[in-house]
Amino acid sequence: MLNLYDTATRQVREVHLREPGKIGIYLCGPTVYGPPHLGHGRATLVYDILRRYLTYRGIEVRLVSNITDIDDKIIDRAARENRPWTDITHKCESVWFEAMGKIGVQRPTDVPHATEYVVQMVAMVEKLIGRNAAYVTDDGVYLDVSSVPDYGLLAHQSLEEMQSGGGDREVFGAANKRNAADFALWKFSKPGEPSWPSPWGDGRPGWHSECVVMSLELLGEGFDLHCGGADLRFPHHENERAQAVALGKKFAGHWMHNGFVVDLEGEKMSKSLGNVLNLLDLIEQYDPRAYRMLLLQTHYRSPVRVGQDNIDAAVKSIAGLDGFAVRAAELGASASDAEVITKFTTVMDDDLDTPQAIALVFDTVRRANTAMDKGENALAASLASAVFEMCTAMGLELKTSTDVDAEATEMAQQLDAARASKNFSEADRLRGELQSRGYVVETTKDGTRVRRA
RNA sequence: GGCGACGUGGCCGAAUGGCUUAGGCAAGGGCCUGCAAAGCCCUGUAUCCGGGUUCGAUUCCCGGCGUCGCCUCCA
Repeated sequence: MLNLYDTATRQVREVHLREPGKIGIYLCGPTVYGPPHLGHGRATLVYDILRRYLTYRGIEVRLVSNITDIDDKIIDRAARENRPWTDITHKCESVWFEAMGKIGVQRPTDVPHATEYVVQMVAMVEKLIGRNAAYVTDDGVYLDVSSVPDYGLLAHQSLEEMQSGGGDREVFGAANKRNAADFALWKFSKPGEPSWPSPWGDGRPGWHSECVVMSLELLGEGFDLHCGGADLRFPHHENERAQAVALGKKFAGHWMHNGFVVDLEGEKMSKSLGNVLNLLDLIEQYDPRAYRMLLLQTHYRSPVRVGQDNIDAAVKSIAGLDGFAVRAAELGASASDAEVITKFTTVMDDDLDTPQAIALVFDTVRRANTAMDKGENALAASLASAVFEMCTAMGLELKTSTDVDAEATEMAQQLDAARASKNFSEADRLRGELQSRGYVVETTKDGTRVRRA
């Protein structure tokens, strides 16, 4: 079964399923106030690969991924642009799912919105106050982190260590809080801001609360796996967990975090540094599969640099696979080579080792090509079938269709005829014409194969 | 100041106490081809520096240098 690195225990260990054959996964989704960037793309692609692989392995996956549609940044932008805040959230959400569709990320099983769970969040905050884990100040309600004994489990630092550090950082809202690490569960609204009623005053929920309420409600206590980018480890995930612990509830059984996207200088792409690259631009300029390929070639926990050179290499490697797919499609159906598939599941089960898996794909492609060259079609077919199976399991779709119009097909036939009659100047002319129309022309002894570049 | 990660061949990027030390992209040579393309075969200068443990370290330990992350909104 699947083994994954668990941030809480700092070791690769088996993902324990509450119910055999079923997994409940919670993935922290976007705050919808701007376009999706490369970091969002990485996270969604990594978990899309995980989801597809688990499904491939016969596990029923319920993937819950939220949309944070109420937040200070949304309110700020609405004020700045003088338009309704819901206008921004609706627009951004549709852009989000459109982009995800383009990079082949399947829609989550459930997409809960923070604004749909305000009543439940208020109820949770009431319970937390009742359990003496939260307190009201003049600007909101805060969780008292000192009431959570193992606070710092994900940060891997004790409360004291965290407080001793920080240098000259300014602690947000320090005047109102009992501990520097206390965080807002409920924020009182200022006039004109969106608000919901609560026993303590009108306001809006704090960011860390929605995921607790939604994950526990949709997936239940002690759900199997909680995912997100490494930047959410602390404070977001730590604080989600703190609330659940303070409520006396069992939270996620396993914590998975993906590494950062870094810029050309190796620095993390971050909104505050302003070095984020838009995911939409990448999709527009390159084969959308290129980003998935780049991520498959990098381990999910390692930082990944997205640059022109990287993406170009990925695009070319995909082109090679597409060429193989067209060639292999002529072989017909076959059962997949069992040895290859066993190797594949072994490396994937080991902390989702996609670099090994994709290397296996390329190795298998080479073996299949060799078999085809030798005319060993049965072997070639079973290897090719394994290639398709592995690619599908990782969400990498190969183009088996050649996308050739009737005219080009006819020109290919004329090309073959010209070659047969040794009219090579005419053959070269036809090939040049096809190439100038954007086709890849492969002349084989069995006839000319034409496909879209 | 506290905690942590990393430093691999032209580039990207895995893995590993020795055994043939991935894979992709790029480069050179060859086979195939009418010529190409595609495919296949072969090749090249790799494990930041200095100590230590060991029969043996790129891999483990210590020190150094360098890069990065978290401790604050962020996938």
